[in-house]
Amino acid sequence: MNSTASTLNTQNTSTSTQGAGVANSPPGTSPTFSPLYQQIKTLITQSLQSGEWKPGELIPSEMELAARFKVSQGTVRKAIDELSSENVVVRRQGKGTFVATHHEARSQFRFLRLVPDEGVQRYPENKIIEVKKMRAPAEVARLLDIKTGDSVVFLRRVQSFSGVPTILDELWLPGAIFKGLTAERLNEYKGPMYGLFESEFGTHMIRASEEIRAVCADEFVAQLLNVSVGVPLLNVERISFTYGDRPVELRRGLYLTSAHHYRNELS
Amino acid sequence: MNSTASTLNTQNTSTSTQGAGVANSPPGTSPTFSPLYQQIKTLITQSLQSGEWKPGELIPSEMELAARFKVSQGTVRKAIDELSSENVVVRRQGKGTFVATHHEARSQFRFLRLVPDEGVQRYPENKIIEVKKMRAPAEVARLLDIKTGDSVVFLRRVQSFSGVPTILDELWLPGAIFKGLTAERLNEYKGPMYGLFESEFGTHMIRASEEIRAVCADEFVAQLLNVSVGVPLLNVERISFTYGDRPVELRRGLYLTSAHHYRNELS
DNA sequence: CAGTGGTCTAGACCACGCT
DNA sequence: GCGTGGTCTAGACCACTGC
Repeated sequence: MNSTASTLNTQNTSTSTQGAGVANSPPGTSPTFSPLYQQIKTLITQSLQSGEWKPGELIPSEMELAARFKVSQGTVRKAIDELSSENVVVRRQGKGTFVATHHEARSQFRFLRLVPDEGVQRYPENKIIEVKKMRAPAEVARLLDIKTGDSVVFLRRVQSFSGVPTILDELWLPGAIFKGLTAERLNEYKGPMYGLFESEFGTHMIRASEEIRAVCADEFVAQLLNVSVGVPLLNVERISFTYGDRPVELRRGLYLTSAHHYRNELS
Repeated sequence: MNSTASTLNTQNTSTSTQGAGVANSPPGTSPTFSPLYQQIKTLITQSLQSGEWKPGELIPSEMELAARFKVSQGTVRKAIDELSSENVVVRRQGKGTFVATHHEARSQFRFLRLVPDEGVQRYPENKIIEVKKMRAPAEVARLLDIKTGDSVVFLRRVQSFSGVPTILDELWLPGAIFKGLTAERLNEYKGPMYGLFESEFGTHMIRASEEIRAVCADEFVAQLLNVSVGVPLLNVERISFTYGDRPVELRRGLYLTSAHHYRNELS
């Protein structure tokens, strides 16, 4: 709509017909410049963050964006290419470019790397054990980039594959975003919680970071997962991020790996 | 050198001046076509596989390749872009494009995801426990895509961080490629084994696939890692692939995660 | 058929590394 | 100063989708 283009670093001062000319710093002026397509990428990300285009929706065509930002289609293309490779956006030939959403078969298992040793991957059943509001302990606050004592929602659940309890999850969510999250709403929701987070709380996760360790089941855990005390489990600590790399979920999962394994591709 | 271009699918028959025209299948002829840049990518990969350019070496410039393949620089660029994002090749502005190698700081930890809970990551010390030739068991043969009973090299080692045994590795390597691998050569080699594999056996790994489980240390393992029986460990089973997605290494690692964790980025 | 993303080309200029 | 990869443009044609 408005001239978003005015924010660009396009220092196309003197030289020649058309062409790049982005990164030439005028003597003695502002410090850093970045390629045009990076700036476009940032602008698009900001529009996503501000909710101008919501998950699942169609964003303007490359030509439209090129016009809006006053750059060539190729430059917009390169920006979108990167967003696409980061799974922020999905391109569909002949249709357009869509904001990535967790409400899709493609995304069902994006963050769930536990796959069965045999048979096909299917989504587990959910059982909510506990939901409560609490004040963030120092460690949780640090990881979520909020203040100690700030309100957080704590959540515990067990996930089962074909009736076999396999995952015990504990989550901490910033109260500022997730207030109003109840066991009821969680129980009536099917599929990945990230779908609910997106629809009900307007928070879409774009990436996550995990730390994995091996631990043994204590009494409490053993009971919930219906295994013996001492059984080895995968301890997966995850921090999930939304647009702008803001952490918005802390999750600790305990995975039973007697019939499943954590799959990872190194490249 | 020779007209490698003759192998291209360029079906630039009739229409107009220049331009795409790759994926139009002439009525009733060969089945599948792929974009030009994909074909270029395949040709480059074949040259890598054949050893025309070795790890660490400079490959021809984009202009040269464009001339060789009779396509535009942009098309070569897109092919190289993908190879670069797959870590097959490394671009250096002002210098050229180089074949990726494990002999670099950048690549030291590419496949080793175990990082210390505190402090900086440093490369562990190696102790070779055992090296022997054997006949491939059915399971090993299947995973390495060779025949049961084929010769394989089996290798066991312990890796320590600051003197603390942390990783017990068992490896199976195809004898056809790795014959001549001895404990001696392994012991006198510093840094990741992949560096040695590359220099001494001409085999460069481009990607790997891992399956992770939690297990408990048995008596044998406990002794080697200097821990108690029953201590929980990460069991990491890895298959590594070289050019053309050929599996060339099977590795089972047991990771002690009391002072380290396995780090993974989900995106 | 029109509109979208996907491929390809040709040519310009830039930042970088070397000599 | 020259050669390299990196950015940007303009314009062509293609394949796919849906009206």
